Amino acid sequence: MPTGRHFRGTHFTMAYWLMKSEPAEVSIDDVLQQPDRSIDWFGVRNYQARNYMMRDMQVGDGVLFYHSSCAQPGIAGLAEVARPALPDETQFDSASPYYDSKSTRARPRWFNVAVRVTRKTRLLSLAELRGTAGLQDMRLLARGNRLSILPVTPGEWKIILRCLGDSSGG
DNA sequence: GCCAACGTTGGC
DNA sequence: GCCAACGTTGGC
Repeated sequence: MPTGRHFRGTHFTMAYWLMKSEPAEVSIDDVLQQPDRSIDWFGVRNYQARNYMMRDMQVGDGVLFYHSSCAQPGIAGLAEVARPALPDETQFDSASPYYDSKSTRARPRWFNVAVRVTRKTRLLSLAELRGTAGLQDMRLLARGNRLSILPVTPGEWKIILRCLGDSSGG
């Protein structure tokens, strides 16, 4: 059973994720300027995060686009998984900071999905997330968390959409 | 398989 | 720049 995904009748519900990007490298505005408002989520070099992309994410899953390592860390917009995982091209590029000499085309180590931004939102800051009732158990807020891709529960997703002014609840 | 050393993350 | 937390590496 994939993480965060549950059977309901004969259908799987959507799963939800939070994905961190450093805006100095790729901001939500950068993605909005891409063709189709989507980008390959390159550069992940952590096996747990990779496995979420390879095994658990499905096209259409909801994504919270999070700005990290910056002056205003927080959720910058909403996005969705736009294609299944494929090998991360940067691992083969010796000029890239993400180059991995142990990867080969025949046996790639790193995979990524593509992510399409669906809505830029106000910045929902880390501090505000910490102060929001119902989000106490968010993985993002757990002490010592460093993973760049984290599952989000349907309940957390709904609360966050409400904070962002969408009463449809997703 | 253990575990110390080392590197990275990321908020502050 | 600091530093807590955690993942990875590599000797044994």
